Amino acid sequence: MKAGVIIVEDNRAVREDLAALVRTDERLSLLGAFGSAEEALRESPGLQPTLAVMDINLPKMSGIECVFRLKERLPRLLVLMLTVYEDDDSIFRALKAGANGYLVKRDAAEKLTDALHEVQHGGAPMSAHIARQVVQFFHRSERPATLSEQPSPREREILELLVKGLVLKEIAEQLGIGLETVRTHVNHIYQKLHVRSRTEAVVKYLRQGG
Amino acid sequence: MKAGVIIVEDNRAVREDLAALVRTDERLSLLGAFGSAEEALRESPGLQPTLAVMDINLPKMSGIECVFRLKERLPRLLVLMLTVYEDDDSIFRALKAGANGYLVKRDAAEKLTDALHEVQHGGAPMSAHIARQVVQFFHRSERPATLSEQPSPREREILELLVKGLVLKEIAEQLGIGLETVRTHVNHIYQKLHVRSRTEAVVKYLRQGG
DNA sequence: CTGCCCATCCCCCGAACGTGGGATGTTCAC
DNA sequence: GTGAACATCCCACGTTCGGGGGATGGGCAG
Repeated sequence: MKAGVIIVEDNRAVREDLAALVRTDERLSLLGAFGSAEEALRESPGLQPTLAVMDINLPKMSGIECVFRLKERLPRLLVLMLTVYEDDDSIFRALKAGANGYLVKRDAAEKLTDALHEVQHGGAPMSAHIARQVVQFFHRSERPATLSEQPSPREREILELLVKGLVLKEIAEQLGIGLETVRTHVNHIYQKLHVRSRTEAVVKYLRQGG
Repeated sequence: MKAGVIIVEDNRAVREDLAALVRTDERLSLLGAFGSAEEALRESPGLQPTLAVMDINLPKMSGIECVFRLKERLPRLLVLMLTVYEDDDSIFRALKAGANGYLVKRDAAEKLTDALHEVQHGGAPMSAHIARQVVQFFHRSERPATLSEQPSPREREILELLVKGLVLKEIAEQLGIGLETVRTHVNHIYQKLHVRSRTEAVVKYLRQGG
């Protein structure tokens, strides 16, 4: 049983190169090759593809948005993203949209069909540089400094209310203490976290395992 | 120039198999093979290894804890985790501790040396099932509301600067636009995210958008 | 006992922020 | 070509914040 594949890529030459690669692989069956996200969204549901090769940089609707919408109609579709860019913003937005693998274009000629199989069999092929960025997402950046600089329990409590988006007055009411007291605690928090604004404090708290 | 490798694996037979694999690769140089995390921590700093092969399941101190401590002493060390388990808790804890790649043991014989090279050259090799779990971590469950309510590219750009803790004036300077323009963008962001303060916007962005 | 840290309260001030309004030009879809 | 969405700019108002200052009492360690 061959796996049905669609291709979405605006550059015609590249699209045909990709199509040729898919055609030469006997385990794959090319169901369609589209030049735009809109076309892919219109045609794909009837084709019931198993796999999609998706360029990230498309005119009008981006490949990322296209993935998101395709997955709504075809939840079991597996998507391999192709990109020339390696900037992390695109990577993570694509992954969030539901991409199952992520190749840079210069790897495509060599690895496309293998990557498609890997995707189909439960893997998540990524070009080396992409994989590293994904893994690095998890690396904890900062050590929590010295123990004496960690917020006291009361301060941590207030920090959590700040994260919830409460303003000082609301925190004061909720804890049954004075506004000025809250202000003092918050200032102490800033000093301990070495920040100078609520936003920085909240970001730091969320990032290091709060 | 060969890359120095250490191995940490409690099972002697497995350890020697791994050591043999490393020795047969002419681009690698085996500096040490240890049966416990404690031994590795004691001996490694003097060896200045470039790469480490780390079993995740060790007696006493776990491989995850060992990675964390090794990285404190050798921040540039690159670590390839080995495991029999594929449960996601271990995966993510290992990644947070600083692992750069993650193989299941049954892949080791075949892929160990290739994976070590990939790690050394900026990649993050993962067994298929592991990679899939990592990628799936990012998959969004919830719809970010309607498309029209998603921040525009410009707004997202400003949102990211807010996350960095910049104040409006600094954002204006950095982007070369007026303070009031920034204020307008920020207000639009609030409306789209259904929040009423910078803190709420930043939290929402970090938790489900960025 | 004498510090030291914590939690609490209070005041002042200038800067930054959130909200409301209006305005112009571009681009792109219908 | 009309309109919607976007990016840009401007103003005014009241509120909130952040950074100073100082003060009290409790608890715990040296």
